[in-house]
Amino acid sequence: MARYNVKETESRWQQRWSEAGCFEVEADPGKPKYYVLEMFPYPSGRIHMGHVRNYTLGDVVARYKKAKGFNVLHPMGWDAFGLPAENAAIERGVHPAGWTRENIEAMREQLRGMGLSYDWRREVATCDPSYYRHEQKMFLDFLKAGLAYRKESWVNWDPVENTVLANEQVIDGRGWRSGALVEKRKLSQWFLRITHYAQDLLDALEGLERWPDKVRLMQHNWIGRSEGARVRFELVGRDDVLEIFTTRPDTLFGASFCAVSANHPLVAEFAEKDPALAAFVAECNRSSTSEADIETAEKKGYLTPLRVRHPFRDGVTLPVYVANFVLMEYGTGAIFGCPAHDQRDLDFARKYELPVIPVVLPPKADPAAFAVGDEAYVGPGTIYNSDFLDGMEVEAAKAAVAERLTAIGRGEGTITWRLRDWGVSRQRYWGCPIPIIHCESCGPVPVPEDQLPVTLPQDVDFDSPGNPLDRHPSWKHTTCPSCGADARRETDTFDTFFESSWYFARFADAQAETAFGRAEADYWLPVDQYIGGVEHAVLHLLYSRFFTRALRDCGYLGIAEPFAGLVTQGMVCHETYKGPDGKWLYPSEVAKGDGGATVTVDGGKPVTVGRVEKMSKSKRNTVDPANIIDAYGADTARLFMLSDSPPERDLEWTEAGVDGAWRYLNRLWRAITESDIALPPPGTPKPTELSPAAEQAWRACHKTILGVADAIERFRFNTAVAQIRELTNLLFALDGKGAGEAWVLRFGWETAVRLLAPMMPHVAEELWVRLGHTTMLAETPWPDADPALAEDETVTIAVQINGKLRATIEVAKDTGKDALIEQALGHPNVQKQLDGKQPRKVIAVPNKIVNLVA
RNA sequence: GCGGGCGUGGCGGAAUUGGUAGACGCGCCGGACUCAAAAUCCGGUUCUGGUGACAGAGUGUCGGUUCGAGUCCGACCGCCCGCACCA
Repeated sequence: MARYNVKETESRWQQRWSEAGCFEVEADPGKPKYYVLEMFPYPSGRIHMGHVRNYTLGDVVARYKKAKGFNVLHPMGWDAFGLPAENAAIERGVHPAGWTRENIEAMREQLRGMGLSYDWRREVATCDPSYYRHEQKMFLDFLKAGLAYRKESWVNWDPVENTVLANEQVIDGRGWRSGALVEKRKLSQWFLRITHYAQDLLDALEGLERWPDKVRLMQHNWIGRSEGARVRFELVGRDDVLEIFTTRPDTLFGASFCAVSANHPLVAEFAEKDPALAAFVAECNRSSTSEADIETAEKKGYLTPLRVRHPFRDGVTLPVYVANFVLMEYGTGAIFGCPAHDQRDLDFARKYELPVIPVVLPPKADPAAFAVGDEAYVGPGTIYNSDFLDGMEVEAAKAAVAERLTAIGRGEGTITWRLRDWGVSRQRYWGCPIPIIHCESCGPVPVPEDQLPVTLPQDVDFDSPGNPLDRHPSWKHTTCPSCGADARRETDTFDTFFESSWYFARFADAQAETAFGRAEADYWLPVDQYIGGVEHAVLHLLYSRFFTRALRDCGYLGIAEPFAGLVTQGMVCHETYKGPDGKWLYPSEVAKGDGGATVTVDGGKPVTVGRVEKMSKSKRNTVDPANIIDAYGADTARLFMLSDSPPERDLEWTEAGVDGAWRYLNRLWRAITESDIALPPPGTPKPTELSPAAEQAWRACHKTILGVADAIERFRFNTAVAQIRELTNLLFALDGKGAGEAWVLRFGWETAVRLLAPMMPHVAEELWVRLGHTTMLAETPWPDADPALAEDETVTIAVQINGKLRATIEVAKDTGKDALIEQALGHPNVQKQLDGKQPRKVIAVPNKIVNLVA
């Protein structure tokens, strides 16, 4: 019998599925639907192991749900706008459009080689005007609905490249390519009013029951609702006020300073007259816009000549600092500092020698002795040193302050969100043009809908600094749709999160002339199971949730939540290797030498084996899926991806593990195709007599069918594989001689092959045919199981003495407490351990345990 | 810095969610087949002691709750992810 021919078999079945249109689906209100979606990839040129893992997980679910009778939508597309295409243009002189198109072609072929059950007719590429035209319309609708607006905000500016830099392109305060010191610059940009839905986005998290708790918690914290108060401090010697936001109005009597952001309007005024202040502001503006950098940077302040009056204490004034840790984007861009009860304020106060006045007394502390040292007290307690608040608990004091502030017109209680509106403007070429025209007299005017889409010009160059759209000789010149005067197109493009915020809806009706048909969207949405990396836990998922609400309110959709179920997969990792010269080596460049040591393939030089880390080009610890699929086939790669780790955890790719998967596939192949045991024809009724081994295997089949289904439903694919291996281990051991064994072998192999079909679809189809079937497994329902047969008749009960295992007893299922205790006490080892003594207490739990307390 | 997660044999992991820790696999050891090797097949494999039945220890560390803790609570240590212009 011929060996299993991977390449021929896999491509043949891929072709058959495609020709039969197995995975092409239409909305059918008469059938229950299931929408499986994996996060679509950026077309970087080649698929990587992260993709293989993600798409294998999705494919198992899609094929399984189809076998379970669902009308399964499983689409794939390309998140095709983004920076790497522009970088390729700059570094290699290729056009982003051509580069992207070629990458898509190459990656589509790779995905096809994995045998994924996509409805390819629904493929979309977001850089295609037939896709992005719809989001231009959406943006205009958002504008009408008041969900989009324009305001100034700060960006990282590279003065040499004349371009805005992403945080990741700023390395140690310098542009990654130019090396120039990066500055902050204020630009007028478009924003989407995600904060309009802040409360709803927060509240609705509770209803997302099939989302991981950790993702819901991360979103909860990201939205960051905080109740507090605005306080308007009168500025000494001026008519205006300084408005601050605080979450701790109860500590107002402990205030010893105010601090404002370097970009606060008040600061500009003083910086003009004070070169040192101007220098400090400039320094702040040179630092990163990233929150992580701001928070970890040394806290610095600059004392202004301004002072503010304390709202409750006549004659008391506080100094005003400019501080590098106060964000203009949060609250009012100004704070008051209470060093005794906030660590950052305390550090600041110690540095600038400001008073530290405790106003919250910890429970049971002595007011005369309590003092704050290097650690601020942030716990609960009773207010003191605080006039009318004295004796109140923290929460009551917060309310009392808000009330008093309102009464004297100096502030009020308020809610602030950490969540900021979503800035969608990007000063880049390779993105969706923002459909706006700027007119000197009319201001920003929407492009009329009949002139959509606004398409990107093809003839651009990346040779000189700045945004190619802005530099283009003619593209931006147009006339005002409103007054007809000469006008200028918006040259910014959308953030690429814009495209990914609604693609799941486009897939419901990918060929539609509109964004998508309402009936199609109503049928398919929401996505029943969404699968992708944890790195998207906050931004992409939150933006999509926002977008769905905004689309609902603009009449596109009837739902608020796009993803009913979510699984976030872990990363694919690999060992790292360094050669004698200290340079990183690819796994393909090293091998196990004679003594078991790791050496270079080329020359046998010693290799240092490093830690297991996320696969990355920089550490060269990547394995190209193309090589694996070429050598072992897609089924083996898929099986290994599923069997070694649960999806949400990191997966370590090992050559040995892949070999193991490969050996299993071949073992199964040989057992079915090369066996001497003649199996009865398909459909032969079960014989009445079964040998004990046959009976056991038969029952195991039923148990495994239920167990594997349960494991797949719960995303425990590794245990699903383990259960199938247990079953096949039983089958490998049958010699076919006992009564009914040949029949059980047929039943067992058919069961195993059907259970494996979602995971290793090609070899499963091929074995199904070898077992004498003419149907396709892709169209075959999930096997039926008899729950009664899956139940064991006896259970093993652990017998403990003082919590230590001393014996096990085998009893009939559901044996009562008294019988359990009697049997346990009768066990020789138990008697030996008890040594004639009576247990003081006996705990017996049927089907589980007996614990004797001696 | 803030937020989130993870930690179990030599390794990846399993454990019906408070009830026999180590399923399944990898690796290793022993055996069969072979002139030999590879492949394959069979057996063993948490650690310590014991020929053995068994006994002791054991789920990052320390403490707690419980008849019983990998699982619950508190403190700590280590590693990983996110932090708004990477996608």
